Amino acid sequence: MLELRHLRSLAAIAETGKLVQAAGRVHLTQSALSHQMRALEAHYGILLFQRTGAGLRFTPAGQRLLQLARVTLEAVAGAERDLARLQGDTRGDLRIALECHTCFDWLMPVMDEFRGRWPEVEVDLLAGFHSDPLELLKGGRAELVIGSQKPRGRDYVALPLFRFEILAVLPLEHRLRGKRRIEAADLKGETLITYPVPEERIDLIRQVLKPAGIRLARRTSELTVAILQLVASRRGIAALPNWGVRNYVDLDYVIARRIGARGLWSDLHAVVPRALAGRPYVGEFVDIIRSKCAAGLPGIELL
Amino acid sequence: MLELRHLRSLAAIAETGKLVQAAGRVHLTQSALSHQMRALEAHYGILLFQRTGAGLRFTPAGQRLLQLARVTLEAVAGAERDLARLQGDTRGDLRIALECHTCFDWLMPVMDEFRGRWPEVEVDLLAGFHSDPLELLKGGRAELVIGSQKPRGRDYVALPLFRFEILAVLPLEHRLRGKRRIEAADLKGETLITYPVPEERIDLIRQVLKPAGIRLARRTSELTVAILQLVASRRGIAALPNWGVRNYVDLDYVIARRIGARGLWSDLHAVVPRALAGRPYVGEFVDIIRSKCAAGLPGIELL
DNA sequence: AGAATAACTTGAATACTATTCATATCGGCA
DNA sequence: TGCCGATATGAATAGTATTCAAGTTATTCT
Repeated sequence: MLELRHLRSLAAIAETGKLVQAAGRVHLTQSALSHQMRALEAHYGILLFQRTGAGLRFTPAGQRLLQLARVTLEAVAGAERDLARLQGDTRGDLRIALECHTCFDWLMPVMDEFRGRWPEVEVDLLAGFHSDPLELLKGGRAELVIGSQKPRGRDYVALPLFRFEILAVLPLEHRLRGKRRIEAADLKGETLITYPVPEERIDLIRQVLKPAGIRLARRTSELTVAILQLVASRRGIAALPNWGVRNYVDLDYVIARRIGARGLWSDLHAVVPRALAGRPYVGEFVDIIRSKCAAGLPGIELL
Repeated sequence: MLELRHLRSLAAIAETGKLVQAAGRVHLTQSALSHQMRALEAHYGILLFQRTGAGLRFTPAGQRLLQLARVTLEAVAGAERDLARLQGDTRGDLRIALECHTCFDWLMPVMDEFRGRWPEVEVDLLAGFHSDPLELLKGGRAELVIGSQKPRGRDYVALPLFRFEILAVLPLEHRLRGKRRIEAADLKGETLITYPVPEERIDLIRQVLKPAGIRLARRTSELTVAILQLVASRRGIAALPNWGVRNYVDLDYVIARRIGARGLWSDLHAVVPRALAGRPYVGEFVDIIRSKCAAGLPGIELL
């Protein structure tokens, strides 16, 4: 008999297109999902998917069940929010500080969605950048910090968001354009254009250049577009998240290359005071980030 | 984690108000439901019911989940209908014959609901009454017969509907008005007003009078109101289903009394050709009868 | 063409947890 | 006080969802 579990799986399969990835999202193995979907198909006596070499494609019947899954899971989520409200006071503030400049790109739609679901929560984005955003938490000036730093003590918890790849951004006719991978040594003599943050907060420097004993000239800018402009006009190179440069690469404005053999990756977390971590709206804020980013940002990997 | 099973239970509890009865509807024990609901309450950390000596009353949180249950289960049913349509042709005819005259009272709303859900199925009610409605099935002139007769062979299946009580209906000042129970012997000398059907199809005669060796004068009428009119004007007595007389009793038009110590009960079935029993719309027609009657007819018992 | 990769499928073993059974408890009523 | 009609509870059970370990199939790379 149909259960919500089936609908949750269905929705995950629709998002990822693949059983392996969907399995991760619903905390099951790929095999479990395969069994589950086959059982559904047997139950209704109808095929829900076309199995291709590259994942599953929904049949019309599958799409109909998927539609059910969407409306149903949304209804369930709505009811659970209401239960949380009935269960206790859910009002509160959520002042957000960003450690990574590029996160602006996806944060606005997340906040919009969140405000719709939790109108009684005051969400705010702290203006400006801060050398150590975790300090804002301790000082009680923010409730949530998005970044790759993990908090030290037991007073704060880091809720995992996603992992993204940082790419080297080069002007179109750059001497390194022929290489598929950029190594630290390749960059000798270049000027590095970054956001205005300390060296130790720049992954390329901390994880790649410093270990190789290479120091580059630096130039800073607050805005992602400005950095890209500087790169395009040959004032230097940059290292930016995959999703932040994709559009400009597609427009042939700059080129992007993987850094090192495996690529340079960074993990993003949402850090909140332990006392707030249990609040239902905090969990849901994180959920919204994860689902919106998984759907909208290419080449990321949910943690 | 919330599952549809919980919502199904919730809906059943709402309909019956009691765990024991709800348990029957979802094919579980009372204990299972108790555990299930306690688990839900623990999961959400909120009470869903006020437990009273006479069943469960929904708290606001319970009502919110119940509302979720209603919309969700309806959405699921809708999706499953669509799957049935995708799975195969669901068109067909459903010509209905009634063995019991009083069933008219509840059949119309059932048919309306059914037409809304299965517009591609042609439902019709066979006009007139038939001495042996099961013959209509065999002759291919009907697809579904509602009555208390069970079919003999393997070619037809009887889908259980509900059990109802047949009450003795007497005029207001009748000599038996003082008795709480009417026994066969009490009726000696009365005139029995019935629908125009053979003796062996009248439960009061077959199950009560005949075994006691009592024969009464008979008078017949096609319409329930007409029978009640005759009773009220002292032309005789009748035996009619609980729900058919309730209104008239409440209006002090006639009085109704239990027949025998345990009451006289009759079981209603929907009989269909075995070939049709698997059709999704047939099952749903039966479901609609059961749920609408359970909700609307007082004092019946689902089979 | 052959090997490697990246998917999904399958059947048996396992682990989990929902359900039952049997009994306790509660509240109202005579 | 005792009984009736309810629900609650704890331990045992049964049922079934999930995992594990191969097995298949299609596609891509060399």
